[in-house]
Amino acid sequence: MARNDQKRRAVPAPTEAELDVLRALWERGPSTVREVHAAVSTTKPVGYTTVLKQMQVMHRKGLLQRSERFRSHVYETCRPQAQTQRQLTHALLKRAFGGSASALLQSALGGRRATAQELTEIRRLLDELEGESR
Amino acid sequence: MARNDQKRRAVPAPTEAELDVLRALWERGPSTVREVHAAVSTTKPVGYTTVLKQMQVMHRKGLLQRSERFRSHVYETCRPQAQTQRQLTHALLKRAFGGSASALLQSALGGRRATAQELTEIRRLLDELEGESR
DNA sequence: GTTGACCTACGATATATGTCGTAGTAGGCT
DNA sequence: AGCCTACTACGACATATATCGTAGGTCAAC
Repeated sequence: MARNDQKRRAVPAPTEAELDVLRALWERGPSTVREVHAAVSTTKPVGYTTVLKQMQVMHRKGLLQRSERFRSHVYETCRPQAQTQRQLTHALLKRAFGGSASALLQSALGGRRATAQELTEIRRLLDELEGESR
Repeated sequence: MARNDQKRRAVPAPTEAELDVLRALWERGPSTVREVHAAVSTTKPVGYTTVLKQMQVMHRKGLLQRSERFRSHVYETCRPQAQTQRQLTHALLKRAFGGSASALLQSALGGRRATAQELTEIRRLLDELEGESR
């Protein structure tokens, strides 16, 4: 009852293993099960049919769409990467940080060597945000 | 197999419902089940024994510790709030953003009206980080 | 036209999560 | 002493997740 307050389709947030699949698709673009399996396999040992089943479930849930261009199905994400990322981030923001973005950032950067380049990048982002909202 | 690469205790990351309990404990400090149940109930309708069971499971997992000061047990978090938040944030960072903190921030702020106050707060944070790392 | 390679579909299983109902226990009040 | 109340413990159950094994279909090559 916590999520699913999306506007229309009520697409559920992806689970851990589903995120691995999504990451592969984000990087590669539309791909077959075999390709995704190859990508995911580099991270963790997992059977082909496991990934297949996962992607079928994701298709049923509305996380993936597919077409049969060749013999095998070609899968593709339904929602843009940024949207899914926002969904996950906002869930975390709300549930673990009481909505405080600065607390989240602190957590993201704390205890970790953030590159100077990344900090610069973040500053640029802030400038943009301030610029457009005033 | 994805998490639990902590150093010693291998404390699992809290789940959704467990986070609700943790939030209550973070806010209130050590509390009884009844108190936590009252706090969580304001958010979602849930039975008393449900929360009790959840907290017992969390105790078994090592997420909570407890004492019997009065008739009822008094529960308390095992790890500091910031540490749990970092655990969750880093998991998300790694799984959904390929480790890019700026992408995470963008996601956290994007599509949302960030208050000017919050932006200022974030800048202050950046100043601190840059100051100490150079 | 049979064989083999490659795919998908289906079903099974183990574990985790979320949710309660019920039973048992211990303290305090009368 | 006996009862009431407030807690905890235990067990049950539904659902979701993660993981495969096996069955069945199709295309191409022999």
